Amino acid sequence: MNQVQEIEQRLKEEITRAVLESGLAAEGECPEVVLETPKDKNHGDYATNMAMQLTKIAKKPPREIAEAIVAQIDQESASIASIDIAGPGFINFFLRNDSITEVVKTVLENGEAYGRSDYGGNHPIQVEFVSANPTGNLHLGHARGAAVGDTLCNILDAAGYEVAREYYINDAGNQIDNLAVSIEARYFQALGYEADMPEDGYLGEDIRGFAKEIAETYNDRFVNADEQERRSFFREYGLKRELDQLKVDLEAFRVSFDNWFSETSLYSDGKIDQILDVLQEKGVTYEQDGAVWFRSTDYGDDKDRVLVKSDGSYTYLTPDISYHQDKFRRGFKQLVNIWGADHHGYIPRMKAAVEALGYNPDQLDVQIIQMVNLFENGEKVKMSKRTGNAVTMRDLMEEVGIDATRYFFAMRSSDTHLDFDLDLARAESNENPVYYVQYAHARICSMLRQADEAGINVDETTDVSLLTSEKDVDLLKKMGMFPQAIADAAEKMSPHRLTNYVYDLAQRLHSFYNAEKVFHKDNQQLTEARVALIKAVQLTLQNGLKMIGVSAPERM
RNA sequence: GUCCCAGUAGCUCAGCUGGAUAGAGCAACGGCCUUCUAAGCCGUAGGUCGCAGGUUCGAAUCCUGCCUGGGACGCCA
Repeated sequence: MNQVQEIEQRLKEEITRAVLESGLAAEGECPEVVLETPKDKNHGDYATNMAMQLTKIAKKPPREIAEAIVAQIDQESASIASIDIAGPGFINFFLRNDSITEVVKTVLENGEAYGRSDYGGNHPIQVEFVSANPTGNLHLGHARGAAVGDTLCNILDAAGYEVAREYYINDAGNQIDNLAVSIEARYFQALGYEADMPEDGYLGEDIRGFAKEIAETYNDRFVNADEQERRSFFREYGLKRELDQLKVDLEAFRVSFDNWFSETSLYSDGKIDQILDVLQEKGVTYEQDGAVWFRSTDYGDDKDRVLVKSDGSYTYLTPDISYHQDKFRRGFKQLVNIWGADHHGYIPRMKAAVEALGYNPDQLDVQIIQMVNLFENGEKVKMSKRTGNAVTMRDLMEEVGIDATRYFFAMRSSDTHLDFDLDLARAESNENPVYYVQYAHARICSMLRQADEAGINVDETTDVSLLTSEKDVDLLKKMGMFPQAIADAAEKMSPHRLTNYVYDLAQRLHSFYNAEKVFHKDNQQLTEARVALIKAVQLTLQNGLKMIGVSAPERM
């Protein structure tokens, strides 16, 4: 438990005790204490609505109840400086300054670990994200999914979960056959033969490139080869090259996975037949029209779903059910899937499958990533200027840089459509929120270098009792919330809360910078306290930016 | 037709397990560099929180209905 949580805990206990002591409510009647941090500073560091909640039980007006509670509060034991009653019956608490400055020590003590907590209790959680078909470049939606997924994983990790990142490789369905046939057509074309691309073949440059490589390396060796043998080669070749490319791109985007899980392995390990047996034994399947169906409507789905088509092949759902069974069998109690918006209709059937397998559907959490629209000069951009094809993740990285791309994708709630403003992301100016946060960090580093040159050393034992100005306190309070902000972001699966936090902290730093001096020639004690303060802020910003996948530059 | 997401300042969005006067950024307007990085700060202006009911001490937040925009509704993946 961190500093802030301890204070809140003590305060809550104290309020509960005061309520019981004053006889306003009996044990068990007393509602749980709701502590909020008021927006308005005049309303204290914390406020509770306890008096209003008790009106019905105590049968007295809220302000009268509030007075009775306050009379019983032991200010000393709860680090309280003063208490007000305000508005309809809010009780406002003002903390003692020493309990606020304490956070500097905590941050300096914890360093890179500041922000981490045991909120997640070390529970194993698996996050599957991106999982784009290995048939071409990653596009905008994938990039958003990658940024959100990776940041979420970092947040969950910091919040005390044991996180595993996984990429599900769809290397078994029609789309891979299609990949093989597309390469085949390009291969023939590369050798000067007439060949039509399949109807929904992949038209990307990458495919053309692979075909050319094959043509150069193997010449016409596959022209007269057995079709099956030829396609099997192209298939494997294409798959390997596509996967390599995905890994390179994602790595460049600062995203890595603990496990790349192959759909094909489910077939070869016999896990798909196994899952069909399991579902059959549970009596949730039936045959109709020559197909095998999953009675998902029993579990709240709109309609039943086909598992085995009448031609004997599986639908996409079947291996996916098997895959999720496998995840649970590997020991994960909680699964998170990050899917594109076009898959949202798929959620009920997947949850139904999870439930049919005997798990709680709440153990599967599906986060939907909404569409991304690019804007430039106020107009929607669809095509890459360079290639004329749809804009890829690589285009974005080259165009606006990794820091800005990661930040922009992480900064919005993922379930809303995102308008990505290229001009803004590219701007090296105050308009750009990424630079704003990074600048705060660089500014601090500049001052820390000066402190270093002046021989000013600070650590967790530095006396920080002089940090009493309004701007000092604003920074201190915000910094103290960092572990809780991360835990909240983890609980709500909302990475954008972290970008908001970091932005807000940067804002307070800039405001502090313009209002207060760090270095005071005639006041060594204050100088040291301020250096300790900005050092703590620097660490907090650095930790936050790292989780978002954005660099924390020391100079700008 | 059914379901999901969204509708908050001119624009892009926070806030949504109910709380005090609804917040930021951009754009607009006005100030601040002989002083630790002006990629910064301070201030002004800007709102029937899509509409209508309901729940209650209190609703942007919860419930119902409707309107608008996007998406999903395959023996595709």
